[in-house]
Amino acid sequence: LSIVVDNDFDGYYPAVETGARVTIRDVAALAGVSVATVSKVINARYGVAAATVARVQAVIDELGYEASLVARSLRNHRTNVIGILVSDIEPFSAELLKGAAKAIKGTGYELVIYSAGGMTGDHVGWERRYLSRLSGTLIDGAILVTPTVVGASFGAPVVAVDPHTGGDGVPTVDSDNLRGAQLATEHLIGLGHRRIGFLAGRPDLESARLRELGYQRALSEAGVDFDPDLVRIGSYAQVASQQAARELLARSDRPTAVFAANDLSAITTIDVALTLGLSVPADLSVIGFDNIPESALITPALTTIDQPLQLMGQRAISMLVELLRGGSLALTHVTLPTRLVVRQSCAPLPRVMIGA
Amino acid sequence: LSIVVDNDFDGYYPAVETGARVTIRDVAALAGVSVATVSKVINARYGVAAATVARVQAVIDELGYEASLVARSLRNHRTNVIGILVSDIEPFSAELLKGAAKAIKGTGYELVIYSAGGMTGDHVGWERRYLSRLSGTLIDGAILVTPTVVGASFGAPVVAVDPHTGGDGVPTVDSDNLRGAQLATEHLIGLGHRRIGFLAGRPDLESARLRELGYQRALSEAGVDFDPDLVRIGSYAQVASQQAARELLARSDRPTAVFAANDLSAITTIDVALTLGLSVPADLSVIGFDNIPESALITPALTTIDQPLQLMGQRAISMLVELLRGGSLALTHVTLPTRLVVRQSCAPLPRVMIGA
DNA sequence: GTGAAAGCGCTAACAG
DNA sequence: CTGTTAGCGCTTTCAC
Repeated sequence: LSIVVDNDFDGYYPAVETGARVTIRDVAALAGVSVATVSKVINARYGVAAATVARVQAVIDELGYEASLVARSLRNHRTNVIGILVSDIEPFSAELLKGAAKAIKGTGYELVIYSAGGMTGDHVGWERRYLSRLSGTLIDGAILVTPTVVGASFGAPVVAVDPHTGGDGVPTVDSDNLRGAQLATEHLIGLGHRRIGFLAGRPDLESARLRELGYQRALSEAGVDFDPDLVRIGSYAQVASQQAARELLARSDRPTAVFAANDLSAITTIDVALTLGLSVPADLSVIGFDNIPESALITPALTTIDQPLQLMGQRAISMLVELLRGGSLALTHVTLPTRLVVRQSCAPLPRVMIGA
Repeated sequence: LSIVVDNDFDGYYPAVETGARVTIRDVAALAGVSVATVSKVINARYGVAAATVARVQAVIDELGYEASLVARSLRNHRTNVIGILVSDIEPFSAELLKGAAKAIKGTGYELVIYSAGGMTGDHVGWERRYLSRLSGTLIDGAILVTPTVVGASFGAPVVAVDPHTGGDGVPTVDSDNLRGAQLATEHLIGLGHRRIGFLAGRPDLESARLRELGYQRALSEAGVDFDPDLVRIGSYAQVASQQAARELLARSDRPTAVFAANDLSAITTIDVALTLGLSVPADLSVIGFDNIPESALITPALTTIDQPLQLMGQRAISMLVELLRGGSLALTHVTLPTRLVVRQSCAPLPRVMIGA
């Protein structure tokens, strides 16, 4: 069985062919020593003869042996790996991951991302279950992305990003959702819009609550009456948003603008508008929230509120690393600023319609 | 740099966790049964009295117990988790991950992504080492993203995405790099360009080799002489590309267009061009390869070759799942089509310069 | 129906 | 210097 290997290798990879994993015992047997000795060699412990080290190392190289992370972490309590638990990998979490990966370099930690595969809808508290399965073994600490339940004690250092609740006692990273939502709504108001629909997020998320609050506050500060009929729940998700957007746009007195609580639902809203024969932004202005890369890819490019997602991932990592090093956090709740990103999906309300 | 902070915390965060992991023994003790019985309850084995099941289950719920994935996978050989091994999480791999996450739904498998944290530059064959550490335990099979060494036998089912070599014997997913590179080069030629620079990828990657070949082939088919002086190695990376782009653009007889082997180096090229006072696309046309979301975000938006990254991730998952189910693959090498995406970074060569 | 015991791959005492 | 032993958390015979 031939294996193509890079340059400086001129031998064969033997023994692995059957598919059996090479274990420390295989190495020990072939080197004619005990497993303990092999372990010492692997971990560079003192008290092994140079000749023995060389012989064992030769066998290790020959077999391409690498200690099982799992077995090792069952024994040791420390693994030097940080876990990031996400319910799914979509644009939002993917951006966080990019930032986290950037921040982890040079820390000596490695990254394991565990995705529940989107199968979290039915079970609240998925992050607790997954953390239970991993912590203590495999990971030294974890970052929880949009966890629904943030308990105080998880048995391992934990940092939450954009959690459900305010995050009682758990170090948290989020962005200024309230201000961002105000910015979005003010932008629409500034363009002359008065009938502004709101596609709300998942009611159980703190971020969703704050975005709705920001919407209402901006309305009231501008002296615009809040009309509960203009609010629908999109749950940050595509399917729910589709239905909600349809309800909002099908009515005769439809809003002239919609603030969608995240980019995904904003994009869906634009889709629905087009389906209904409405032109965006001529007939309907749409603004989102998140500024995921995809928001710039659609036509018209989405005007939205930027959340510094990569930075949030970076900050979460540095907080967790600090915790793992036994330090204490100067700040247990970091809120990063949001800002308006103007693109093409919002237009001024035509004068003839103002006050109509 | 204004960071909004909400510091309502006035104590220390405990560095050492008090809440130790709850193990199967804690459950057993509290329920007054043996660990074996608890195990049977967890795994829904027959031979446990209904009353006992209820009592144990109550304790499990109360304690929030969840079996350690690590301990379990050390015992069982099957874990129902698929691993994706990436050297780093950047736009390219992030897109693949999105596709993989999409495809994994409904398969019953969960996803673990292992990132080497970019610390792979020094060690060739990182994927072999990481696979060794994980396979057999923790994961049932793996997807290797741009592995440098693709051995025939890894001890676990493996699918490679965009590997170094053609991938001897290992099921592989990639895209049509040759055709894509031809499309890119032909596009520039069609715009009137003749002096077309090429910022090559990592020389050890098959994809890079094919893209260079496509570039040369398109040139030759159009009757344009190939000038080795117009080729620099960007290694798909930012730092290397910066240097290479500078060399290419600083010369007096600089190319009027550059085909960069991936979007990252194309974006870097545009940066360098701007630094040198060149306007893109007026003074220099730039085309990339990959179509990562970021390519549409820059100004000018990047004209590029689309690689269906998410789809590649999906296909890799479905191939691996098929393998894990004991099936055999209809195709062991899937090549997905590439296509030209025209945006703003390429312009026709001004007539006055043609033939200059 | 239930529990004692062995062992997955590994490391850390402790003997020899 | 090296090997023997115990045990991390869990599952699985196999007695009772």
